[in-house]
Amino acid sequence: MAQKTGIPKGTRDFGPIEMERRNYIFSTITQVYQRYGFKQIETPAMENLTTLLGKYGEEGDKLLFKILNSGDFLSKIPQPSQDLDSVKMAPFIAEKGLRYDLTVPFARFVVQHQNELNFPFKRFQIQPVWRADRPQKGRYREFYQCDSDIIGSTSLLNEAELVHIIDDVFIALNIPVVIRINNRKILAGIAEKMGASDKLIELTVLLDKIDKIGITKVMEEVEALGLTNESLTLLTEVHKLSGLSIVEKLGSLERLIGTTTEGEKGIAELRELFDYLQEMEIENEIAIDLTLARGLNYYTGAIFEVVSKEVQMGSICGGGRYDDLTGIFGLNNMSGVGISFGADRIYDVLIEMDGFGSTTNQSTKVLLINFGKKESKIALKLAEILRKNGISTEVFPEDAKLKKQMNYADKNNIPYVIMAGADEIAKQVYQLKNMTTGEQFQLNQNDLITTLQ
RNA sequence: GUAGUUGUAGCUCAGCCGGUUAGAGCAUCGGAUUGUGGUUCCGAGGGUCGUGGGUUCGAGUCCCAUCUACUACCCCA
Repeated sequence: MAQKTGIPKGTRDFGPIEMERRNYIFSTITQVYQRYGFKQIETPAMENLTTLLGKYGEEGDKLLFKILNSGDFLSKIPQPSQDLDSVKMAPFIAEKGLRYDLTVPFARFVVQHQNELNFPFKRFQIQPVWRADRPQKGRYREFYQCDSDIIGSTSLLNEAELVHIIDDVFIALNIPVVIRINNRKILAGIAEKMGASDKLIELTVLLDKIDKIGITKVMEEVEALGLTNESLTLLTEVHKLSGLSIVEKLGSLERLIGTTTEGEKGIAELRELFDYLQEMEIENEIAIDLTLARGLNYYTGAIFEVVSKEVQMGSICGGGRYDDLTGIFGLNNMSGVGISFGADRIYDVLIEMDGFGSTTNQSTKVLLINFGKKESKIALKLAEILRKNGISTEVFPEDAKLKKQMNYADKNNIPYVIMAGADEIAKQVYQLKNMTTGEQFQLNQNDLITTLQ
């Protein structure tokens, strides 16, 4: 009985045309990274769960793919297993998981290889990550991230460089974007001003929600959190800033939270970053977005997010600074900052924009027709010579009908076909057919090579 | 985790109020054309109508469950 084919939810196969397009994205990003001196690394698809758990918040832990232990994994579950639910049982039956992003494995890598690395260390990494999320538009369970990070330097020049890289990549890909920037210290300053530093995450979510659910509902939630009326006032003040320019925003923030220790630092950092950016030629739009709370779990300073101006899609690039990610693994004072391009979403954006142009899917230049055992040996020899001359060549493997062989060349966009049957062999010539014009010439070997080159 | 939409040939989709043998285009294969593709003509193969139950004399069509894909929320690249 034939098995039904299929692949797991949220995963995809990539055919030749898709791969050509994906490789175009990967190589564009790689070229930019290399131009800035980043060095490539790879890490395993799976990590120990202890490395992964607790780094992405409660929600993140749920979205981790866990790998069942090998062997008799059930024997390790403690005997009085009455009150063990799935969550509690998980650590006993799974000790490995698929990586959720590339940043945490990178932090692990840095700690583990700290003596071999030369700091500040600039690395890039292009690999798939997995999330047990519910798939929808632009959301997959297996997708590629293209990360670059600079670790071992607190300089804001790094932030500026990453913004420039983002700009370079999207210029190269011809995708107009908005680069949104925020700073977690500003968010912390707001919370500090409210006397609710411990509720930072809730506050940022609320700030983001004002547009979505309205001020009155947010007010209720503010009360539910046990915050004062002044807090709500501050929140609405901050929300009102959304229409202002960068300079105006910074000025207003100064008045609102400039007196808080964290807020002051955050504003200073943003000012310095924009100071650097002014010296650079950034073509895409840059905006301060105070509702940006990306990855609050380990980000401590700058936060980045990039969205397409033309296509409705989630963020296609994100990142930020993390002061102490390596601290969890025992290495302190190792601040890093990084960004990550979402290759699959960029692919989807380019498809919607019709931004791939005409992908020719042309790799083979010439197909040698197979006329039978004896003739194919001559074709093999010719193929060898052509390939040595840098001409990508295929020999049709079957002694099939000409119609079929020509059809194969046509469908694969192979521009030339060479026929060498009994007649040509006797005359020591080759029949070269141009598949676009339909013209045919009898050529000797040297002329053949020069024509094809 | 919550909600809505969806599923018919390899692909894109028709299929009326439930009615007897489920169709088309594209793709594939063969022929017209024994050494000449992309056009044309002729023909063929290909289906457990997502899966499992139920209602009915009768279900691709109606009901329930389940799975998949899509969409929104949450969260995110």
